[in-house]
Amino acid sequence: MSVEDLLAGLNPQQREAVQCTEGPLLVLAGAGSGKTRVLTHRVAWLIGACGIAPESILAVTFTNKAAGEMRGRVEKLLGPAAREVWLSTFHSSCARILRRDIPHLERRRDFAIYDDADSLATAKQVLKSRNLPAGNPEARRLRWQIDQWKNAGLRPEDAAERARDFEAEQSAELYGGYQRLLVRANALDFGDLLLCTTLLFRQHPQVLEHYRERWQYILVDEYQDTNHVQYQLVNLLAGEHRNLCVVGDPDQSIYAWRGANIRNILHFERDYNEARVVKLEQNYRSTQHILSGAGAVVANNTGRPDKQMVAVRGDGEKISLYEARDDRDEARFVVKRILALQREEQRAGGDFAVFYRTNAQSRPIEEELLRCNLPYVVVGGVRFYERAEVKDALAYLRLLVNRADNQALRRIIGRPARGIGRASLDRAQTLADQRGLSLFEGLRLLAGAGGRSAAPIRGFIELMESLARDAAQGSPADGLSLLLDRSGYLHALRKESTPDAEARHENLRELIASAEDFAETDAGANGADGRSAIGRFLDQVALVSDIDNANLRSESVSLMTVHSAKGLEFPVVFLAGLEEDLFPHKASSYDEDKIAEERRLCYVGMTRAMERLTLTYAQERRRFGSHTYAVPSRFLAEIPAEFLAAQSPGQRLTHAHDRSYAHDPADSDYDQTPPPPPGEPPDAVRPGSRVRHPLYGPGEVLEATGHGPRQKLRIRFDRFGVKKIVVRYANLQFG
DNA sequence: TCCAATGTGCTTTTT
DNA sequence: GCACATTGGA
Repeated sequence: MSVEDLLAGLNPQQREAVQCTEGPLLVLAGAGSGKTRVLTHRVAWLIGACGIAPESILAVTFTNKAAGEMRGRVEKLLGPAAREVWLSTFHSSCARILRRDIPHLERRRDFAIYDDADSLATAKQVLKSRNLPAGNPEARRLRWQIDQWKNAGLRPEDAAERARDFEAEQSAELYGGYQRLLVRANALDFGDLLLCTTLLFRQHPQVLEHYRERWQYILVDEYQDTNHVQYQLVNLLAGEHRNLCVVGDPDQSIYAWRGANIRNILHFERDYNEARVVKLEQNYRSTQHILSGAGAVVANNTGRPDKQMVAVRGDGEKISLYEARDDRDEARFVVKRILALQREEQRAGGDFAVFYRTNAQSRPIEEELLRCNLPYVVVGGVRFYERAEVKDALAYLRLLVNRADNQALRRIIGRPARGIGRASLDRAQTLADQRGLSLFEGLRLLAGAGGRSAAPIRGFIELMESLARDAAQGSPADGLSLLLDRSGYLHALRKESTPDAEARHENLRELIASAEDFAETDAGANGADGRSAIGRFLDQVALVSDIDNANLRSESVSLMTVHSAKGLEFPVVFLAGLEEDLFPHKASSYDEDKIAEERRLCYVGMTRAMERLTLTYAQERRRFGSHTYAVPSRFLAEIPAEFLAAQSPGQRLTHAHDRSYAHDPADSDYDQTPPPPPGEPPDAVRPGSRVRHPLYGPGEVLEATGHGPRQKLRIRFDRFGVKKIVVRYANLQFG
């Protein structure tokens, strides 16, 4: 492939982002602007045109899917040389670094990686050991706090130092206890992977130097979602040579609640004052109406760099809006629309996606899809690797490679039941605590002391030792089969002989199959770390649990939360449940920053749509079992009417009389043809005058500030209560 | 140690 | 309304 080919099909801004290889570069890549294209071509350009060695390039993404996609596309451009590029997620990069260099921090290389459930269980253990309430809420709160600290780059002693009140002091102390438990279990949680790597770099400059020399060019994707440790990590690595390219879109920052700091991208030019900035403002995905509608929503946020996204695909259809009577009516409408579009436009099921704010909303839509025999996939929800039986099998495997893995041991000791109960476990834990040993060693001591539980414990220890002899060095798939058999797990499952047990058995077979798949791609891959195949399999499972987005392109309609939709695109998108307290979510409604994030989330959802976008909301919705009345989301009012299609009577599912209790027929904008274009707004609207809003209907102006189109009004709507409205966006009718 | 009955509390969740 | 976790009894 020639050097010119590496630039083929790129627009001038994209070319600039690809060719500007030296020094810091910020690429502000709006939704659908070809961000992945730029990243992959940039990597290819560095290697193919600048002669940079592939192994000198580090490219980090947030998801394995993004990393895999990038790798595939770079390989397509360059061939096998692309394999030498270090291209992975933040977390797996850190895991790989630590597998090599964590001994500098006095820790062992063969650490286990704890998932959320393990961390939560550990948090409970700390609370219990301090005789504090150790229920779910308390443990989750502690977990969250520890996570925040880790994301901020703080160790327990740092947290303690900053504590200003008793509660913070106590939490910091608990953080320390939690950390000691992790060390004793020879385990790292997700946050540790990042935090330990930054500590490693700070405390051991020669290690940092090694990686700095190795990675002369660094690329970071989704920079708007980086948290503080990730920010530190990137700066440590790139601070010297400053060949750092970050790509992102401040308007798509939707993970602040998990510690992401939008200021990392907003302040990039301050951090690297010689930085070049390239804005990608051509959108190749959506039509202009969709783009402008979404842009108008997010424009209500303050403190964002302005950008003007332009669609290369033309205006397209306007955004549709549907007011449903309740959540079931909403589901019926969505499914009916899908069926109609399949018929009229010969669309495949895979062209459609339904997004919602919360997972609970999928249910009525699923029911309706089921009723109409439309195949669908729910993305997210209960993940494969989180199924109890899959976690059980993996816990056996974990205990096999790391005897100190206390959470794994606690999980499987009673599965199947083998006569070792709470009492024995508590005694073993006490013995272990006294001597600073692992729970496994505690059990060994307890068995040695005789007593009723000695025999079953000995049996369990022998089981683990026999498995260690016969399975630990083999393939992960063989190991799984053997341990499921010898532990009696399969036997117990078969004995149940319920459909549910059969399903669990099936999941275990699937797990073994995935272990076999792993072995095929694993051969020779990073084998230098001296770990067993099982150890590598467990890493992959812990860090790559984002399994099969494979079905997305099939015949099935996709259902997912707006968060999961990030990075995806679909020809036809439905965004459901646009109601106050749902989207924006109630928990966000008291905080402007949180509302701003909800707004960005809405922007992300809308900009996934390529050709058609439909927004729906319900007047009434079942929540937590009871009915609640809903008010349309403020985000709907933020979309200028010029981008919205009026509802045509033909699209109605419910009859007018079904809804008459809520709508005065005289002011129904939805059942009738579109209202005549509004007259020019008067120069200044006075309090007391009557207005009509396309969404909220008639109302009375209470208060007015400013002049002309920029004027802000406070209006009491006859049906929806008091709202603040900006005249320019509201498409009000006066008079 | 196990089971059933009762209680509770519910956003999002790249890794 | 439902999933779960904890509790109390056998």
